[in-house]
Amino acid sequence: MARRKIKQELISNESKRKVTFKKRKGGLLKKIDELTTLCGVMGCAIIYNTFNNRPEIWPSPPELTRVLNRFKESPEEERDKYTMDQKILLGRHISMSSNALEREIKKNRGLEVDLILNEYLAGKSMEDLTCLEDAKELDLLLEEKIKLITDKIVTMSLKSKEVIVKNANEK
Amino acid sequence: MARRKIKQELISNESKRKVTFKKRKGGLLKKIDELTTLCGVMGCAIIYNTFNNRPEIWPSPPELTRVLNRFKESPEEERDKYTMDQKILLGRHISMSSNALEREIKKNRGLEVDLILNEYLAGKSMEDLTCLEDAKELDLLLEEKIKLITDKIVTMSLKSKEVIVKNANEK
DNA sequence: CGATCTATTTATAAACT
DNA sequence: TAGTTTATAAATAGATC
Repeated sequence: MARRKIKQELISNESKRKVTFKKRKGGLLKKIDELTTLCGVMGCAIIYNTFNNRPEIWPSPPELTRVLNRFKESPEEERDKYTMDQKILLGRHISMSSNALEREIKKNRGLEVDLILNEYLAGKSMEDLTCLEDAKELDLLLEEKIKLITDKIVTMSLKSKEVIVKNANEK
Repeated sequence: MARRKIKQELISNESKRKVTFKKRKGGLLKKIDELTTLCGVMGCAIIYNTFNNRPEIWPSPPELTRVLNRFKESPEEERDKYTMDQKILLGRHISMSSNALEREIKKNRGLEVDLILNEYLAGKSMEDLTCLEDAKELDLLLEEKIKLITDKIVTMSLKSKEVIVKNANEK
């Protein structure tokens, strides 16, 4: 949107694509920052870079911090509405998540989007857990993560196109 | 940005805030859509609404679908670079994720952002798993999820402000 | 590459319906 | 409360350094 209008399709020229990615990445971050500030909501963006590079991501912790602090400073009554005993709910919650069965159910239901995000989060955890080790080891882990995620993408795209589309249309 | 420039701070008037949220939510979605299309990357946004309403989110499955399909249609050689045997990596990966110890480590390292996102994802899975049950039950589960997430936010904001800030600054 | 500079295109705040 | 309009603020494509 500037000197010339551009078609909404993959930019073929790689250098132009990189420039556009960088510019728009910044713009998007700013937009999220403004939205969370102006409207008092928590938000984050997760963007995978091209498959030839390591994924670039922004969980945007600054925004989360700001909103958490705002909530902390809100009147007690407002908070108290949401702080009742959660034991039973937690029990049900735990029983239904983070197990192999649920994973299979999600797979069969075409919830690949969930799996991708979980993969990313697991990967990020690994990265953070190893941040104190030496750089070589960290680089190796990063490379491995990228392969892991990409492999999953390939597998899914080959096997589950229809389910993904179905899932997307329902949202 | 229009008839008048507005301050970058929480909009006090609730109706104005809601209008702005809706408009900017749409704008943000469009921006993500354009970025993923133009630059060939996967992306999604997760936005929690105010604490008085249920969270609004966009994992933007359409974008994911498009990028997955684009990758599927890419030349074989390009794909093959990323599809080598992942067994060893998977082994290491699994050993390090989805267990109570890692959760405690993450907590102690101030990775609250991870915990929030995992909570969201777990919640979303529950929602999808129950989508075939009756509406009353689904509503109940949704309410529970909101309480669960909000409770976690309260706990974190009361106990971990400093760690979160530290974590945010490092990113 | 990365930073700057504009001509344009977009996004959007406020007003209005 | 949800669209539509419009004047203005922002974002950004292409050029240049």
